[in-house]
Amino acid sequence: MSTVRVRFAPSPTGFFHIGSARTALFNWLYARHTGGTFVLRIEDTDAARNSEAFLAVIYDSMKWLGLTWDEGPGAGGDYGPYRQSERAAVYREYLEKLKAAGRTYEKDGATWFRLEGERYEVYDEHRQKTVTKVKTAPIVIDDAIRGRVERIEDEDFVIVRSDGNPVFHFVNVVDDIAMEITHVIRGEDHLSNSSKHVALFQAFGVKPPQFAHIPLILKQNGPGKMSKRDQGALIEEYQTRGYLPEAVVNYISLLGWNPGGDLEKMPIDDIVAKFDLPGVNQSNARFDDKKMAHMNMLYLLALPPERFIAAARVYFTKHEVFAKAGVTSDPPAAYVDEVLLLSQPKIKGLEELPAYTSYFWTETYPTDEKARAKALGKGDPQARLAELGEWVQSADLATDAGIEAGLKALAESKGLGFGDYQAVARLAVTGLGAGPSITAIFRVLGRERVAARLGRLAASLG
RNA sequence: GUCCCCAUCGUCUAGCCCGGUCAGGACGCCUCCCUUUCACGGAGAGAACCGGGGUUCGAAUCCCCGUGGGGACGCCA
Repeated sequence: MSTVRVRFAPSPTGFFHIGSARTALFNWLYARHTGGTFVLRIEDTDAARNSEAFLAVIYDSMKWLGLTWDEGPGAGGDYGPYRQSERAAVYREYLEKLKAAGRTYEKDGATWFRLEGERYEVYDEHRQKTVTKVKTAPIVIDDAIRGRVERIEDEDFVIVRSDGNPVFHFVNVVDDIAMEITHVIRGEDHLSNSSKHVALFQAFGVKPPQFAHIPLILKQNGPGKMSKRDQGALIEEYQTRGYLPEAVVNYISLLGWNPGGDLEKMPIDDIVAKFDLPGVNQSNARFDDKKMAHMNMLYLLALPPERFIAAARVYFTKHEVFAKAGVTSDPPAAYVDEVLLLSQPKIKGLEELPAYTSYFWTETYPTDEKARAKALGKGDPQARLAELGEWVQSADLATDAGIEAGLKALAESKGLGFGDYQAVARLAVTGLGAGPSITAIFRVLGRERVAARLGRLAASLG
């Protein structure tokens, strides 16, 4: 029996972006769905462009997303080492096989892979030079998503650089053989590489793995595929912005794949259960940050209170929210928790939190001028402020229900409605036009601060 | 330029394989409802089968050609 072995093989030459994450995710999902093995292999054969910092980002982002690997750096496994820079011996061994089979030759100091067939010269317009081509039989790529793809591979290519380092095409195939990879799930941009790779598999006398070329993710604005330089492309960025990893995973799983029903938000176990290669689309998908944000909100809303608080606290620490609000020592934990809980059902993302809660931390919170104009623009705000100021001196602020009853009684006594007090009260105590229920704000802030703020606004109008 | 992949609302997509439903859902946008502001939620509107041929009683669905989009064409991966 052959159990599934898939690999994600990033190259640490740049940050980990949405496209990489989606490829990693699809491999991971397929491994989990089939009960197979997910291998992480680092393709660091380009010494000049690799960096340990990028490598750290890959590990960190994958862990954050929950894409744990069964074999690879830090996880061990029977097919290691899992960094190509440490596998020189393996490549030498396989290179000998190719040499013995007469499939290599030296040119310009490099080792080339020799295709079989009659050679001829032709002028290449794109490269603007004469190149040697080979009359070869078409190569068939058996693709789980696209079916049978036929391509002509008609030029020899370098497999070992003149500096002695083996090239991607070579090490990729060697390692897929050596690590007994059964399914190669990678982006469609590799489709034209796959004919080279199949030629190599054949030269080694090995049956190629099952390919699955997944559609690419296109950038949101403008033409072309998403690259690490595009806005919102980096996984790190979502981590920093306080996105929930499960939301990011759920959203990107929907890029190029769909679960079959109308349900889009689903726990990872359901995605694993439903995911399969034939269900992957053939056409490219455009990234949409609005839908991503919406998915994140759905997850945020559904979070148990203690998990929301934990996530928000991480965000606060990372962004030094209290320090930036001018608070010298952190407010009491219970108070912070209460404020966060008030905010959870109202915000769409954690990044809204600092602005949404600033007035809870300091007396120097900013004022939204539009909200100010609106709240002061109708009725008699000065009178309302005065009435509220008097009311708050003796009102029962213990519970939301009590405060609501008190405010309603006050309004009724003046022949007015709750709404006539709400806007001006909110402006006075928060500086904003939107936020949690005003009754909850009064309760959490407490009599002294509410009274002071009401008084301050009243004074500024006088 | 050559080769490869793809083509349903603005976007992600269901339907296509096994031709026959008002072409369904989601995001966004707009309207209304809920309401203490905002957000959530509820209801609704608007919005698509790229074009042309063919096959067929009948085509989003099968075939061909265009067009459009994407990718590849490195001693990068």
